[in-house]
Amino acid sequence: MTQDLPEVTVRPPRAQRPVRVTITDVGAAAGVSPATVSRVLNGTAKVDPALADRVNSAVRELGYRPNAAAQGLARGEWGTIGVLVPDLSNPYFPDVLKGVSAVARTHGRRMMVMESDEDPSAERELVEDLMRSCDGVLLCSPRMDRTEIAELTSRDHPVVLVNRVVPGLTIPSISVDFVGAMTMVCGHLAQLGHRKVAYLSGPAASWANSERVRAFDTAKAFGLEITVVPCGSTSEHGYEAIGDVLRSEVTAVCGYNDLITLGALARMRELGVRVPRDMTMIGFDDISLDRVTHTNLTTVAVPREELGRLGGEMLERLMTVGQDSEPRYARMELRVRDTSAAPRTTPRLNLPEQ
Amino acid sequence: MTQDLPEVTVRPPRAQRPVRVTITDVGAAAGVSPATVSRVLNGTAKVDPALADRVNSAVRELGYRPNAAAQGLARGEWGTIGVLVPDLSNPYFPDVLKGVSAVARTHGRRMMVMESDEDPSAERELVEDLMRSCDGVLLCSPRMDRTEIAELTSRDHPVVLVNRVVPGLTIPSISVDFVGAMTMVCGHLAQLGHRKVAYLSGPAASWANSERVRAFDTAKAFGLEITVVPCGSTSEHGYEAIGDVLRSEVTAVCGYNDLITLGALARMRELGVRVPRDMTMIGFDDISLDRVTHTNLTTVAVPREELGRLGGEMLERLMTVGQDSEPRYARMELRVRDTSAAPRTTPRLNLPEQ
DNA sequence: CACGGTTGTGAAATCGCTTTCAAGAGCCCC
DNA sequence: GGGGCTCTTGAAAGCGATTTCACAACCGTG
Repeated sequence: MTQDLPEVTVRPPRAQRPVRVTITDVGAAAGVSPATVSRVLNGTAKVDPALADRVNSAVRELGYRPNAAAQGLARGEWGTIGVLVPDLSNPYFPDVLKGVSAVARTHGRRMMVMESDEDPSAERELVEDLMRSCDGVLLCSPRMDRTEIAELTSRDHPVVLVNRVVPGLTIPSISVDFVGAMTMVCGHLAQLGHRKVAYLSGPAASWANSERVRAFDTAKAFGLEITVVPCGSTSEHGYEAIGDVLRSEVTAVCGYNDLITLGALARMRELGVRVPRDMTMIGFDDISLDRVTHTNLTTVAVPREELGRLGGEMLERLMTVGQDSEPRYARMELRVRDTSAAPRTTPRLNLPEQ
Repeated sequence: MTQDLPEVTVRPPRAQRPVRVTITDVGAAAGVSPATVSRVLNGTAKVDPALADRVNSAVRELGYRPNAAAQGLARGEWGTIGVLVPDLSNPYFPDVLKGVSAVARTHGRRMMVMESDEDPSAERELVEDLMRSCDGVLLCSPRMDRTEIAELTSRDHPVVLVNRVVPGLTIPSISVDFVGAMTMVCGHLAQLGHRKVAYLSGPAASWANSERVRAFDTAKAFGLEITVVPCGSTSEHGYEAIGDVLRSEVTAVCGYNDLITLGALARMRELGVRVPRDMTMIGFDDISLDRVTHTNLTTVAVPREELGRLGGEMLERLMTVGQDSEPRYARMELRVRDTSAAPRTTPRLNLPEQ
């Protein structure tokens, strides 16, 4: 096979540019024009089966792989979608990425990922960079402000927001109904008989947090009295913030996310507060560390991977069809497990756990 | 400013292709040739400051952003590096990605991410795809076999292996010294007085696992007797696998990773086995869930983000300088915490925990 | 047998940018 | 004042694909 293609065996001294096999080389080897090679490879037009065979074997022979940049330029699209996330070490986002990645692959696209490191001012430039190298962009939980989002989405470049709805603007977005979910949580607590509840709040700039808080208006109807305690987003934050709460009268705590709640839980265990006997604890996200953490946390399941999938599909529609501006919501589920129970009627004691 | 640029105000009806501002448009607006615009934007040659100003304002005016594909094509490089990971939902890899992303950004490159879903046969095609759209490729814990790796790295395209060394081949790679780390673990156990130890083994195809196992030869010198128990990679695997171990005489268990160990730990708690009193448990990776899990696991810290950083830098060197084939190792650290202790001399009892 | 209609193929234009090359302007120095 | 420099700028040639367009060759039909 190799002997009738002497070019292959001659390996020229590694030049500055790596030796690249182009579509013209393939054409020459197969005795056809580059146009025909393109047609065979993309199946865009009928070609004589005999020619096609020659082309295919030349491709294999030479190890030809089309240059993605050239294709992108000629086709006017890159075959790539971009995703911006605030923080890769937050387990939330890789799960979303996983969903996006799966969708991208089924549509034959590659996935570019950028991380803003939770810095709203960095986001702008990163999105610009994504826009000039991707057919569409997915913005996950963008921290930037309303006006910047409005500005970025007004360019005619497909953009989908994940996990953030900008009120007043109809931007294609996919998110979860946090208000509804938190209302479910409140309903659950009310039903168990809780009255005084603390909420360990998330980052101030977070839309997801303000949505959760919004639900508390409705919660008043359930007869709940909810104290919002500034907290943060990590388990450390929960660990620190819970101290003050314990001195109050609350019988249930819900956290902005599971990490916070688990951090708080760890602290409470240290202090000898029993869960759920002394205190009901509810998380948010369901980051499924149950088996690992030994605590079956009652929490709200955010379908992270599905969020990525839905976002990816919405973006795909936007890129091909062109119209899809209706915000959508992924469904959530309250997972009642071992950390929520009816409040005790007798006052709480600080007993050591064992 | 706009009045002397009438072209801008004329907004043609949105065509099929989005209206793109090209370098020629900018040139026209600034009254210079596209070549000059390019020179201004890239700083590749001296241009008259007055011209440069005109160009810069035209760029701002028109909202020009260079087309990445065209740049890539003209320059012969994409400004992109690719990373292949087996599984995004494994907390290990996002951390590596974080390191890679940071390096990429400092070198002005974008990061493409692909996930193989732990499927060795999918990896091949994904890497091919990465190679034709990235300047360099980072293979994280590739599951494919030796020969395939050899084949892929023999093309003259920069590739760096992360977390896998292929014996007999000198491929640029960055990994951690698993043998050394596991030897440390064994030393720790021996020092505490343990004799019989079980190792919950990782996936069969995993190089990282076989490295860990290799350390056990050395461990014999410490007087340790180590049983290798087939297990897996998730906490569920650990949870399932630990049953048999408990029926044996071992006084310490170390797992292929933290997840396994924590899964096993959860099961042991359910069965009333106390840690570390009845059993010493040691993990691997230090996925820092301590606060969350309420267990301060003794474990080996794998510097995941640094691994990504070092890998990225090695790749960068490979792409620019061209020579860097020496495998390197990142340092690891044994973190002795609350789950390891001297074995009890009296036989273990299966008491309920509380 | 001539003729319109289909079909498959190649030449060439195109995508948007970089970069070489050549030309013109301005400068210094003899 | 003219020859030789340097220095800045524009024209044009790539980069490697796709895609339009035109042209043969071939088909069946009247």
